[in-house]
Amino acid sequence: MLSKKTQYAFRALAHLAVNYGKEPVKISHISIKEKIPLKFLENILNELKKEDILESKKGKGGGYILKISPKKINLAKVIRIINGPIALVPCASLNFYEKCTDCDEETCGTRKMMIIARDATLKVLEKKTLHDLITER
Amino acid sequence: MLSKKTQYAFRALAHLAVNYGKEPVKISHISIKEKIPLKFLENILNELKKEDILESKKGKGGGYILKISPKKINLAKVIRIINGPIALVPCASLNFYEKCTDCDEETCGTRKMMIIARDATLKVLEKKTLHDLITER
DNA sequence: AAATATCCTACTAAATTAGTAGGAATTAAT
DNA sequence: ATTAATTCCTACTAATTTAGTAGGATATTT
Repeated sequence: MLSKKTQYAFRALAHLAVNYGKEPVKISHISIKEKIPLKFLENILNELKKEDILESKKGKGGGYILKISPKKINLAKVIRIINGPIALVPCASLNFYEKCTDCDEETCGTRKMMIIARDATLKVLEKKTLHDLITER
Repeated sequence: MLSKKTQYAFRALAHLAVNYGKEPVKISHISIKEKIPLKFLENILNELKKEDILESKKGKGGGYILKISPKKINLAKVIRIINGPIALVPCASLNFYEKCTDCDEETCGTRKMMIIARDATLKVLEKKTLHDLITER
């Protein structure tokens, strides 16, 4: 399951995707409209900025905007930034790989199955973008 | 990510799958061979028994056995029993559905994407079985 | 200089996960 | 019948992660 934080991130990003190409949107505005705790949202947007999903502007008239087109930001990327691995076990993860203790990876059936499952999930999450999130609603 | 508990469950079930059709296997034996804390493993196997994956026998010569063939126990079923939902958000779950607060499901793009992702994952996890877990290793 | 906004560090509270303890119930062998 | 072996049950504790808060520093515009 995705954390609430990740679900907040999707809501905030969908909001920003709708406003893509327009004026920056203030955190406080997103917080109210999307019902996300203000200070928590600050952290989320800041993390997304550090990973080059968002741009920000301080001072009056400031706020956040998407750095690139909603069509170019896929859901897997967002999940990895805010939530962590897509794979169901660490030893099957591409971006957060960790070696298992007590298991030989070359011959581990569980790992093989989890890699197949991960690839199926990824195929969807890497294809779908913020644009899909807003056009489908 | 799957909890450690779920990963222990897979290890224990793989062990029992290898011994399918033979004598019952004691918890203590699985605990040692698979390096799973004994009392924790007790809980896990008991839960699997309650969900009709396993059968048990008490007293001398007792232990656990798979109730049905390893080929008929798919990975999605095990995950749902020990870990919970397969879907990434509650409103996209088949077996653990929960309505979102603050979102209209009919028009929610996120939900639609998460249902597509869930189906892709499920297609793998419902097809792969304990038998695949042990023949692949 | 004042007002407005993001940025940063650190803390607290709540929830979940992981694991333990101790004995009750059942079965098999003697 | 008694003992030994095993699962079963209830409840507790510890560790980790998630969720959210506090307060001020920094940058920008007017």
